Amino acid sequence: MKKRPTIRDVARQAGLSISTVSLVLNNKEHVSEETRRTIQRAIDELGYHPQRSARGLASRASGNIGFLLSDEHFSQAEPFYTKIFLGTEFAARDLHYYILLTTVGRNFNAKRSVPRFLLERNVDGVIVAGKVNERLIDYIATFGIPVLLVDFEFRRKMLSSVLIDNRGGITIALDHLIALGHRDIGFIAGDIGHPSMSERHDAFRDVLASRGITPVDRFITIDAPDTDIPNGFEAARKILGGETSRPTAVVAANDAMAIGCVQYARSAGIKIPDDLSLVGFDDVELCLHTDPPLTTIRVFKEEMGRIAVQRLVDVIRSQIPAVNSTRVPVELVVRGSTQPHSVPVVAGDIGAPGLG
Amino acid sequence: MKKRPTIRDVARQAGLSISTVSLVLNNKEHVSEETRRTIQRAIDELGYHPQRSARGLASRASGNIGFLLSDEHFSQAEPFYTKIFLGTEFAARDLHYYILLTTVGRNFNAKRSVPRFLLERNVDGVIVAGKVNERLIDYIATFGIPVLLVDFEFRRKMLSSVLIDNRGGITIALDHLIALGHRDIGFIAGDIGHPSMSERHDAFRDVLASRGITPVDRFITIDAPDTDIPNGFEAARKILGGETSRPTAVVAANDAMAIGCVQYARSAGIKIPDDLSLVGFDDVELCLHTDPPLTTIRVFKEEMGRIAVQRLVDVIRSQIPAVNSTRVPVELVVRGSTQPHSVPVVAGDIGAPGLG
DNA sequence: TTGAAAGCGCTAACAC
DNA sequence: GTGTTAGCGCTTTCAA
Repeated sequence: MKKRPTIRDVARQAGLSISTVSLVLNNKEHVSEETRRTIQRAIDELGYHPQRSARGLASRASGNIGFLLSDEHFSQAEPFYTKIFLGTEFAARDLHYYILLTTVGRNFNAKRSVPRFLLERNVDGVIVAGKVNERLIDYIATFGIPVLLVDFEFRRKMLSSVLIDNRGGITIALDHLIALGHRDIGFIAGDIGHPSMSERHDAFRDVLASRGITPVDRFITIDAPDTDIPNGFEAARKILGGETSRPTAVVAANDAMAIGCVQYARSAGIKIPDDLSLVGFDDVELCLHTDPPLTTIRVFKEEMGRIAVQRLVDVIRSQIPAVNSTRVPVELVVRGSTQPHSVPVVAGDIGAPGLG
Repeated sequence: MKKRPTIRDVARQAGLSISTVSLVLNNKEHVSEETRRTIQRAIDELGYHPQRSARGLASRASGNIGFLLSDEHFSQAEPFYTKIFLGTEFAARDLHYYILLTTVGRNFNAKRSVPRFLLERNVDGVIVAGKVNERLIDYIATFGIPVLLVDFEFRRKMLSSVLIDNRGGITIALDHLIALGHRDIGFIAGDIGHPSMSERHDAFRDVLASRGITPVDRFITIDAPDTDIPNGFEAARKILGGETSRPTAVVAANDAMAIGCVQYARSAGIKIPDDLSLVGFDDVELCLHTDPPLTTIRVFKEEMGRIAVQRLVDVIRSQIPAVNSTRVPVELVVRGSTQPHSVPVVAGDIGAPGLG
C-alpha cells in the first residue's frame, strides 16, 4: 500500500509547476510540446493518476453520470434495460466517466426517495431509461444538470432522447408477414402509456392501412396493464380464443408478450408457425429458447446506452443544451415462428378464413 | 439552479462553527443534544447535503464501492450476477455508498485494462463477483483496500466471501428426488473450475453415497466448458442419449443447463416429468417459462449482494481486516419438472430400468 | 508558455 | 462541548 503520487510529485519530478501539470492533464492548450512530453514522462514514471475527489472538488464536476431506472423496469425478468445500462457503462469507461445507477419508485415524491447523487451533487448529468414520472424530470431540472431520456419521451416536453425506431420496426415486421402472404394480422401490446408501446401500436395501424389492409379491431389487443408473459398470454387468448375467425399472423409489441402468445397457442392447440405466424419485438435472449425460436425485431440495446452517454457527455462538456432526438435503427431477425401463409386447399369453406 | 448551501451556511444559520456541524454530520460523539438539534434544524431548513467530492478529499474516503465482474458473467443471458449487483445497489443506498460497476476481461493484465476506480482512488473497497483471474485479486491487494468475493473463492487464499450453500442445495435436491423414489440420478455441470460448480459436483457424489446410492459415472457429465443452455443440451445428450439404461432423474448444476436438458429431452421424445424428473439450481426467471416449469434450488441472489456490501462496509469502517465467509442458505422450489418415479408395471422387463 | 496563489467544501487535530 | 485552523489534491485565475 505505497502512497500514491500527487500532482505535486509529478511537478517536482518534471521540474515544472503543478499548474502546468494540470494543463497537461486536462489537455489544455498553451503548453509547449516539449513541456508536455516532459510532464507525460514524469506521469508515466510515477504511475500517476489524478484523484477523482480532488478533481471534483476543484472543478465542480463529479465525473459521474447518473442512470435512473424505475423499480419495475429494473426488476423485469428480461434484461432489456440492463443491456442499455451495460452500454452506458462501456461508453462511460471510454470517456472517463463513472455511471451511478439508482432505481426510483414509479410514484416519485420530491420529499422522499430523491436520488442521493442529485442532492450530493455527485453527477454531472442524468440518463433516464424507460418510463418515469414526469415530476421526477421536473425535479432533476431544478438541479441545472442535463438530462437525457432513453426509450422514453414526453409529449409536451422538449428533451434530448435516444429512441427506438419503433415505426421502422413495425414496418419491416408487417412487410415480412405480408410478403409471406398474411393478410389477417393481429397485434398485442400492453402498458400503452409507454411511448414505445403506443408508437408500435400506431405504426401497426398506419402501416397496415398503407399496405391496403384494413386493421381489424377484433385482432388488436392493447389494454394489458403490463407487457410481460402472462399479459401476453391473456392478450393472445382474446385474439385467438374466440369462436369466430382468427388472424393467421400476430405481431407482438415485445418479445415477452410474444412468448405469452406462444404459450397460449400451445395450450390451445394452435401450431406455430403452421397455424399462426408470430413476430416479436426487442430481440431479448428468451426468443432463442422458445419453440420455435421467435422471429423478432432486433433492438440494439447496448448501442442505445452507448449513444446516450456520448450525447450526454457532449452536452456536459459543451454546456450547449441542444435538444436532439436520435432514432436507433432496428432490424428484422427471421427465425422459426413465421412461415408463408398456406391457404387450406381441402377446407370446406372457400379460401382463407376471415379474408376480407 | 440555485446555488447549494455549504457547511459554512449551515454553521452560520445555526450560530455555531463548521467543525461542530461536521461532528453532527458524521454522527460523532461529544456534541450536546441541544446543539445537535439546532444544527439538524438548520440543515433541514437549508436543505443541506454534504458534497461528496469535498468529503472524499478531506477524509480520504470516496464513499464508493467497486463492483467487479468478468465480461462473460455480465453478458450472460441470465441475470444472475445482475441480481447480485442490484442487491449491492440497495444495500449501498442504505449505507450511503455508491456502487461503481466495472467489467474485467478474463485475462487480467495489470499493464492494461486496470479498473480505473482503483487508479483514481475512487473506491474504498471492492466486491468481486464470480470467477476472476487470481492476479487481479493480487493486484487489488496492492492498493490496500478491502476485497470481498461473492460466489467465488480461492483455494489457497484467505479472503472474505459471500457464498452459496451449494452443498445444502444439492442435499435438498437429492433428498427430494430420493423421496420421490428415484435411485438412478444423473448430474450435469460445466465450467467446473468455478467453485460453485465443483462444490455442487462434489456434494452430488457425497450426498448420494451418504444416502446409500452409488453414483454412476455414466450418469455424470461435468466437462462442458460453460454452463449455458447449449452446453446443457449436449451434456443431456451424453447422459440420456445412450443405448444403455438411463437415469430416471437428473440434477443440473444450474438452471440454464437444466433448460438445455429440457430441450434435449423434448427433441429425443423423453417426457418431463413422466420419463425424467429434473432439478435445476439458481432459480432464475427462465425456469418459470419452461414446459413444465422447473423444480429448482432457489438462490437468494439479491440478498447475497446486500450481505456483501454490509460485510465490506463493516471492514471499511472498522479497518479490521477480519476474514470471514458467509454461506447464504438456499431453498427447494418444487414446480412441475419432478414427480414420483413410477415403476413400469406392464413392462417386459422386471422392475425399473437400470435399478442396481 | 509557465508559475504563484487562492480557493473548492469538507474533515480532523488541536486548542479552548 | 465547541471553535480555530491547517490541510486533502486538484483547477483556475492572474501575473510574470
